[in-house]
Amino acid sequence: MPPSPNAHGRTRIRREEVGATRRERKQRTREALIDAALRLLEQESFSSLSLREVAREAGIVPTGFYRHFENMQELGLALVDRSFRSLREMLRDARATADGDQRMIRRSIAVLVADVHEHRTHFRFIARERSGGVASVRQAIRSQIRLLGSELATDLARLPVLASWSTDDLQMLAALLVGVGVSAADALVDVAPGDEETEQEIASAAERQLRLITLGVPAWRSDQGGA
Amino acid sequence: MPPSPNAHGRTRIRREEVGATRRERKQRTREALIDAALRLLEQESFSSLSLREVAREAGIVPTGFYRHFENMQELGLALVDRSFRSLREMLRDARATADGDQRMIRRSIAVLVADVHEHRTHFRFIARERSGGVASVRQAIRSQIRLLGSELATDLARLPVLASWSTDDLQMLAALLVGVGVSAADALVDVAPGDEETEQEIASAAERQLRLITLGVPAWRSDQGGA
DNA sequence: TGTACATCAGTGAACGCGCGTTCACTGATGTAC
DNA sequence: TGTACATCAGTGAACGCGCGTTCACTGATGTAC
Repeated sequence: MPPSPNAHGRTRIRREEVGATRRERKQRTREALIDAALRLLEQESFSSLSLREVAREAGIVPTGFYRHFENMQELGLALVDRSFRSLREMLRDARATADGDQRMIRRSIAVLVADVHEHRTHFRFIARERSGGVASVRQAIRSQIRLLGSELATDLARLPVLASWSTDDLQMLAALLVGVGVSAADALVDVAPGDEETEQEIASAAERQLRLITLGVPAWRSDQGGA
Repeated sequence: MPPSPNAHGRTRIRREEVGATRRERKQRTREALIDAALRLLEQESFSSLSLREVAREAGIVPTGFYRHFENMQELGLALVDRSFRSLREMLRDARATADGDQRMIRRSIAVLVADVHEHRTHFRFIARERSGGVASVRQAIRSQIRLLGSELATDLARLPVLASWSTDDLQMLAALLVGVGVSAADALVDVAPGDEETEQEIASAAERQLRLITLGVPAWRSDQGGA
């Protein structure tokens, strides 16, 4: 009889886990739960996702869930973390290594499109739950998006053409640009996988929108108002 | 003994309903279900809302629900209809009676802010479910928003400054403008009731964003690309 | 190195609960005459 | 107008189901000596 599986299937050890430390195994199960949740979230929303579903999809028993998260809400916050981790860095890099407005725009959109492509489940989750029904998850996502806006505003402040802009106006501009990105990601998430034509159209529309906005920048006067 | 309530409380008739026709009463119960759902949707998302909750909140027994909707999804589509009904008309009117870009912008934002104020529950529902977990509801909302964009594009086509724009570019512009409105509504829905300062800030930021975009319009060249 | 004990990730039975849906019903309203 | 019957909005009991959570447990891994 092989060493690990016992007669009642208790405390089973998956084949690939033999030899790993207890700590490593726990970490992998935690990631299995996160991945299971992301997979299930392609079909339903977080607030209708059950602890038992996630455990089942991850291959553990419902009560095992509690070894990793206190409740579903805590898992939700872990999903937000995981989903934003790579994007923020990539976007900052894209802006840092580009010079000139146009380059920055093209690079940022390219990074976004590529990241949606590679981490579609992350973006679907963010898109769905950004306005979703679980308050703490919604707030965590919005706080991350606000952070994207602040980082962008900081970088924008260094561009000569924006040197004279007030902080308030810079944040308004950053929010507008981030909004275009969010809308584009929203749309991309629903494109049928493999439909590269539609994907290209969305990317192109977003690029043109950003370009149109940059055309307005030189003409901007903060105090120019009404009629 | 009064005529309507019987010993077992069966087929009760609410006091205000005495004298109404059967058809009128049914219509009112249907509206009670819709209003009950909108009330409950301030606290949770549609996909986690149960038929029994809605019936309870509307003051009928769960099985009574089926006299009005086949299932929750059908109620969801009724909610989308109800929520968009007034806004589309008001926005079209606002644009028709305004002349000049700036007026149109101020009017449209004013209409949006006022409508969010008056029909907060509608907008909360739309904001939450636009990317929510119930596919048919999500699609219905997006189709309504796309319709807003098309109507706007049609009106924009009449402006002299946009006379030479391609259909594609007009739709890109309309989508951008609608996107700003959607973002603003998203933000407004979460403002604490009575916090008029924050509300004003959001309205002002949206106005400035729209103004910045219009500043880019005269400089736009469809074919102007890359670096 | 070997041994004895502690730790703890994962198990499985059990619980009470709210769910969607079925069914046969009631009695006020509507309609045909 | 009155009468006899049809309609149907709303009732309430009952069903099987998946849920979150509790509990005592097992046995592989970790650790102290």
